[in-house]
Amino acid sequence: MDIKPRQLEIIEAAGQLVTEAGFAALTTKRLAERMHFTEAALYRHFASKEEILVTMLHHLAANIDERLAALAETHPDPKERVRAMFDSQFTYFQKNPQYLMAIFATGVLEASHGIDAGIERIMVVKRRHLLNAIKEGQRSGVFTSDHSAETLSHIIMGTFRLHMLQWRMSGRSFDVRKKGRALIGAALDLITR
Amino acid sequence: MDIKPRQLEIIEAAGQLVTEAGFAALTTKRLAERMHFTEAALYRHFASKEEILVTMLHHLAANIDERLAALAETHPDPKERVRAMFDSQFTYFQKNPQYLMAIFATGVLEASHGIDAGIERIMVVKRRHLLNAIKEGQRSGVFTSDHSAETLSHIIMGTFRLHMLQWRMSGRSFDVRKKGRALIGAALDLITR
DNA sequence: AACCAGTCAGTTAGTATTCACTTACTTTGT
DNA sequence: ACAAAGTAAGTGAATACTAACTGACTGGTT
Repeated sequence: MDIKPRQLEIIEAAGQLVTEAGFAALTTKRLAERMHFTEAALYRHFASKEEILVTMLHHLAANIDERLAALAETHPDPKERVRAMFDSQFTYFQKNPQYLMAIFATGVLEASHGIDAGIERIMVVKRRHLLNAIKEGQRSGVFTSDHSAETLSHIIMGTFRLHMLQWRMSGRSFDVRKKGRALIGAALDLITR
Repeated sequence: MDIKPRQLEIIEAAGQLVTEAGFAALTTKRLAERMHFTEAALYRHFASKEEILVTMLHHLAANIDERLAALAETHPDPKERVRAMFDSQFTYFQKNPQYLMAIFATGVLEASHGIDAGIERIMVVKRRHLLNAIKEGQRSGVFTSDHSAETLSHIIMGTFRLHMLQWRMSGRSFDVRKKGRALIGAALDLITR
């Protein structure tokens, strides 16, 4: 499933609309306006509005998977790898805030199964990489084994998600990387034995 | 701002619809159907659809504030109080899953300022009570002071929120109290010095 | 007891607007 | 010449909300 350049432009515009003004703001009319063409032109590139969102989520999941997999190779130390993983996320969303919606959309929307599945897949991808790092850290003794890797992952993942939510709710008015690094650092410190 | 019994019925039906099938499913038509009367009758009780949601959030915030304030008096020990606070939340949402939407709606909707403000207020209320308990625990030495109370609150709050999200995404298919107690217990364990 | 006035909570039958999407045609780049 | 990418002008369905009206009940006056 390759994405053509024009499709990517549309996807980015769609993400912008959602991030700027909420899901209800993503209409074919507004999306076409932002693309400086008519509604009908959208359907030259996508079969439906849903396909736009599903393709976006697919694209995101693949992207994230790739980035996190690369980090696993360049950062053998589990603790440093977790740090780098979230740093990578902060940098990515700072640069591409239009994709923030993919973090928060779940649980409220359920506009379609395809969208829900796409969002869940992103969560699963992240969770898998984080869980691997935590397990390695437990094996090498750097992280506590008083609690399961799943539990520790959950705590770190929850910390990350709430941070992103607060950043978004504040209108992205603070330095998400700086504060994020401090939070993830604190969480890592707590699970370090 | 007192809520009449009939208004409460409508609010609960609205929450049900959102929790069952997402925000898009909350239409005046469907809401009226669930209430077994016509759309027009809705407007005998609320001025607008937005007012229904805003009133719901107001009601919830007041309810939560009351419950958490009561717990502060019956549970002087900070650690036990935090446990009781979240236990109270789990029990409440297990009993009233129609209000789950109030936890997740933020960040995606922004259908109106009133709704966003209502959701934020609920977060602020919870945060205030949790922060108090954590600060007390730090003062009495039961919680670590290696990190700020704000940071520790954030980590616990994030753990809670992700747990609720997963419960919701799973179709509420597991025991949210049991698993929730374990997670909050683990988080409390990590911040206990 | 009987009437009157007002309110509460519902009804039927609409309104204008917006939605995602379609059809038939035209322009543009190679 | 041809395919890709655009346009104009619509479609039916759904949306939140309104207008006008109705029956049941309530409290006060005679």
